[in-house]
Amino acid sequence: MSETKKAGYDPHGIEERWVEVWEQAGYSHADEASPKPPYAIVIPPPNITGLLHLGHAMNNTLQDILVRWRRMQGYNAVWIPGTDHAGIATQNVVERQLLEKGYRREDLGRDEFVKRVWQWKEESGGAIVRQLKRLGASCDWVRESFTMDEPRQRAVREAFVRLYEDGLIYRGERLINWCPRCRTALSDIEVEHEETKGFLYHISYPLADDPSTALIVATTRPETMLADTAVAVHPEDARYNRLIGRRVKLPLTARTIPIVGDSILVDKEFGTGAVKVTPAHDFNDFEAGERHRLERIAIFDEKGTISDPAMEAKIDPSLYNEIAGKKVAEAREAVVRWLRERGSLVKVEEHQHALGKCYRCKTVVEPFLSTQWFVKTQPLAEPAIRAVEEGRIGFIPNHWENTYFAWMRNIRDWCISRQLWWGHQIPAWYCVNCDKDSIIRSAWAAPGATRTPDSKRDWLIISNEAQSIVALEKPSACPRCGAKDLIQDPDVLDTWFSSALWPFSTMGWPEQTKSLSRFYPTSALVTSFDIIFFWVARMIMMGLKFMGEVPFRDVYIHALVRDAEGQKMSKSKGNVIDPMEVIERYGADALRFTLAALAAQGRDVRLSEERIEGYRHFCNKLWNAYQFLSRHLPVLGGASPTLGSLSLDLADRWLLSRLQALIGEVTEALEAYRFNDAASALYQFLWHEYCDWYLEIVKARLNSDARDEERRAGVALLLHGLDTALRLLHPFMPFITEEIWRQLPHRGDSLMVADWPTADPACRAPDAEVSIGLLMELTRAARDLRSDLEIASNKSIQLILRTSSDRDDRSIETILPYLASLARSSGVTYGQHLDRPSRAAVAFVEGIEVHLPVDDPSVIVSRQKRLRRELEKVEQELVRVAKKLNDPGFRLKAPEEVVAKEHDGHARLLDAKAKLVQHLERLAAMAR
RNA sequence: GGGCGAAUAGCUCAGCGGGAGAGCACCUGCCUUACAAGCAGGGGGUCGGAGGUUCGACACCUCCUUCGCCCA
Repeated sequence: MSETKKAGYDPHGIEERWVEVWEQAGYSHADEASPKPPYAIVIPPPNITGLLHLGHAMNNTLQDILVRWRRMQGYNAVWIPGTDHAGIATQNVVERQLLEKGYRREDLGRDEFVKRVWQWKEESGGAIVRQLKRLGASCDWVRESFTMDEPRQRAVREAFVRLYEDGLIYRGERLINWCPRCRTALSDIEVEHEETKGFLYHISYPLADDPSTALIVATTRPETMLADTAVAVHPEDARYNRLIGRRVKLPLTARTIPIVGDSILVDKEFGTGAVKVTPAHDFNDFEAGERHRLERIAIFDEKGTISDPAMEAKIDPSLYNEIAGKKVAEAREAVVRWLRERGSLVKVEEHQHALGKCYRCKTVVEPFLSTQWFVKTQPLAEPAIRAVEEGRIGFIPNHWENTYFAWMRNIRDWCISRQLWWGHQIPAWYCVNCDKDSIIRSAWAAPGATRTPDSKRDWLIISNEAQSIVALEKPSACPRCGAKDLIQDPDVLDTWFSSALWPFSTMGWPEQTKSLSRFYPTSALVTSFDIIFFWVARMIMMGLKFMGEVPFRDVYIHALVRDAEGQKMSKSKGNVIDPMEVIERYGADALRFTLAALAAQGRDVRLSEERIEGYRHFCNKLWNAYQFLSRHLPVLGGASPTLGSLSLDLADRWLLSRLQALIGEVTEALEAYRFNDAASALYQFLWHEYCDWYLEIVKARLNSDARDEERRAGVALLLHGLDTALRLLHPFMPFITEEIWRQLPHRGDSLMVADWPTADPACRAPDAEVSIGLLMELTRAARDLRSDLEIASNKSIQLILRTSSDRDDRSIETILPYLASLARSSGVTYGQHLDRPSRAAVAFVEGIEVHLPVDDPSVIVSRQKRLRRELEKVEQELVRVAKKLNDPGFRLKAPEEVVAKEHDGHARLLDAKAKLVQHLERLAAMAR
């Protein structure tokens, strides 16, 4: 090793190398046969179309910290990795690729398209897994799963069939959320509501039998009036209730519609108090329609355009010609114009309302009437609520339980069918013979229709009346008529349906595997709050249903990562920090440590590059401490002595004592998922206690003419301290810790599988902590004087310590050599009866006067300002403490130790004050 | 409209009944042979506002203001 200056720690190459070494060694593989206690985490499977973003980096860093820590603690720790097939997202990606070549998926047909998606998955879907490895994720890669691989397909079919047989899955005609761009149904929670500026249109609906009187309805969606089938008023609204039962003429159409009284739908205060009712295009209206048995008229098709409504709606033919095939916005414009021209538009006012948008593509969703598959959620939700209520599952932080409960207690049935090609096709078949009337092939597409599997042009609609044959495999014949011509339901399942099974499907369910009996329920789930409904709640429901046991014990909810300005990172804003770039620039260790240090913040963390840079400096600091140690390792003569064989002095015992504290702090912090506390305890210890103080103390020993055994103890303790800290730090910064650890004398193959330190109470040394505490204060005082007097730090100083007790003297005796070295003093004298030097700057530490003699009296006088400020502070404190002690309530009611502490403090302050006053007087005399 | 959360040093945030803290930034002095990606020293906050509980409140309660999110 050369003595020339080094460039510092460079993670490049080192980190990549360890990724490979670890994977080849298989340290992260967990064997079911192991007798160790299990610790299991399943990864929130990232979307195969995605690349690693900082959210993933945060999520997986925290999981890796937990898994590495537990593995070192001796658990049979398994972290099961995998990816998600992400129905809509993946289909979109491949469709876009096809479009570039001028194809649509319909041109290929379903089978061919799905084949292409698989191809794409094989070629491009692995990127995120490689990125996870680069981050250092110590997953059990042998167990890697994919939500659509063969074992997971089996699990999905099994779950579907069992839920169906238990009456928890049904097919039915309902109003669902439809994304006209993705052309599929969505579940309620896949719709994001966004406050939007719009207008409230007041439209006049004349009474059918008395056109001179009209009802004014207020609506935000005037175009849907063509599909109105009633007008509702509040039954207790004196303005209108006499009209209930009569009919109005629907403008622009040939229809008349009834006036109904509905206290649920109508808010008397809102708008005009009269509401148009469009059951086929609005959720509230749909329910009102059920209550009043209203007709449902649909005027949009699957693309969200006005389609073929003329017959049903009986609208004005020339209006129909104008709007047929038009999107909602254009249709609205036309309808409003027509209304205005005919004097039916009374008023338009600005209005804020929530608009539902597709969470994948942000297109405005339309409520559509169609036949879909649903999970009946209430029976599943009840035990899932109890599991959390009874503490069998705990959320951390706890307040997320509220969010969970709020949703679960008002849960609605889950629409699980999607009109996509990429996904788990629903295991339900229809008999072409029995249900020929219900299976419609049509050139016209209604919402819910899917392209037929065998034709590229026609749409397949399987109406609500068709009898589904639900089975694990395609039945050979219709159980009713024996016909062999069966077609499978063309829909696929919501991707979240397969994710809901993830904690046990990844372990081989429905087979009764060893993995399941060993690792289920898993120990912890680490995720962010935005998928509590999508994923966490559904896993709990499915886990309880199929395994009879919760899927995990702890749910740790971490924050979302935002940019330094608090903005959500998005490509369009251009504020995305790419974690791979960060890793390239600062190293994965620095990124991981940063994320851990920020993890405890509220709902979002603001990530700035400066912070990451700061922790890269920390890596460098650690590296340099190692450089120092390695240079002096020869002192040990190639052996690593046991602690018991060394003669330890005060500082050595202090380090050991601090180490015990650190072990406790880090371990307890991790147990409580307080990643930031663990990280800052490590940072504080390594940088400040280990490097700033202990290493400097040992340096003094090495440079002096200390005995060999003192040197040996120092280096051995440096080694022991670093070894222990590296173990504790490894879960956070796996790469640099492994790199250093393997170069130090060590036992075992890898730090990854080394033992987690346990605190030894016998190593606590309160006396050493007090003494080294005094050493630190005296050192600081001396350095402060030096700095104040502008004495260059390479110039040696004299120190005179005037003590006030034998105890002081004894304390100082033990730390004297260290003080001399740390304060760069060529001579320290101490004692109770020393004369005060005639010219010196003075500081006060615990009743000890620290004198720094100087020649130039002017600099001494300049200390006055500083000391006066100190006196001021002491006096303020004194007032505060005295007030407290004079308060009878305090003396009576406060705990004894608190009162004693204040008394003690009061005495110290008085002493400090007296010394300061006395000294200021002397200074004043000197200045004269 | 209902709910959740946040407001603490210039910035980002910990703390959450008895001493206001960290990192970064800032100022001063140092290339002191592990480290200038560093060392040493220093300045800086009536803890959003108003009430209340308490011997004691940055912390607990109520209300208000501002901001963020979720649900309807």
